[in-house]
Amino acid sequence: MRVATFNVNGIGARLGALLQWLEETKPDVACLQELKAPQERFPLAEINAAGYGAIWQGQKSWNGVAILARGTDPVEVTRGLPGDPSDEQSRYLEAVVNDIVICGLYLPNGNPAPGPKFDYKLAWFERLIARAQQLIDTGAPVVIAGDYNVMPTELDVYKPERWVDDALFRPETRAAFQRLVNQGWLDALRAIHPDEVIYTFYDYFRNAYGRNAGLRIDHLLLSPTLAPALRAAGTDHAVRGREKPSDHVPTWVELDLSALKA
DNA sequence: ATGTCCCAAGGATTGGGA
Repeated sequence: MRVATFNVNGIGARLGALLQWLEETKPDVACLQELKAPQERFPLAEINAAGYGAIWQGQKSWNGVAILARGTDPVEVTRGLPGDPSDEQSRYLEAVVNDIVICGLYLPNGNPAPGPKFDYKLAWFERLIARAQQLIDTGAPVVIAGDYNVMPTELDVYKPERWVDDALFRPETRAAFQRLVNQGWLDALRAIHPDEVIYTFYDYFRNAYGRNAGLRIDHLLLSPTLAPALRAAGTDHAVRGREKPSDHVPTWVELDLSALKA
């Protein structure tokens, strides 16, 4: 089973690129972020025609997340990150696909830091940590996939010294991610490739992709009960080099669910 | 500070966000 995450940066502008990627790589589950479309403007007919069921949480102009499942409809569990009913931003969905709990997230960027946006990021992180602990406690196999807007370590940034004051790399942000992982989650790409430079995002500015000046900010975390199924992990790097690309690179894991059966 | 791209308002270009 392949589970992927892809920040599309506008489902309207990226539908062609998305459909091409789905056709080429055929992920069983795809978590999408930054739909940048209201609920009624999600291209369900095209997604269905590509062989995928979907649930999504839209929002005008910004944010927006979706979970796609090949040949089936995701069974929705939770819409919106628990912990703050006043939070109106569309950044979190949970669904069950093939008995695996799929959490798709778009964690706030948080810039400029310090400031209210950074405070919102850290508060959102605390809610995520609380929800993630609940998920661990269920014992269910879970993957939390998405755009975390966090580079976990210096290996995940092309020039760490330039990013120390940025909301994506500040000590508070990295510490929050580490606390999340320390609950028992496995950072799947880093587990498979412990020393490799892997980037999942390249700025549109200054030919960042051509210079390989990237960041690793899209992650798939596996619960302790799912980690034994991990077989491979990687990115679809070349997608970023196409015409009119998203600024993010699709990122995926390959799971062998038969390894979970006793 | 800059660079680029997406979306929306308004009906061209500008502003917000990343």
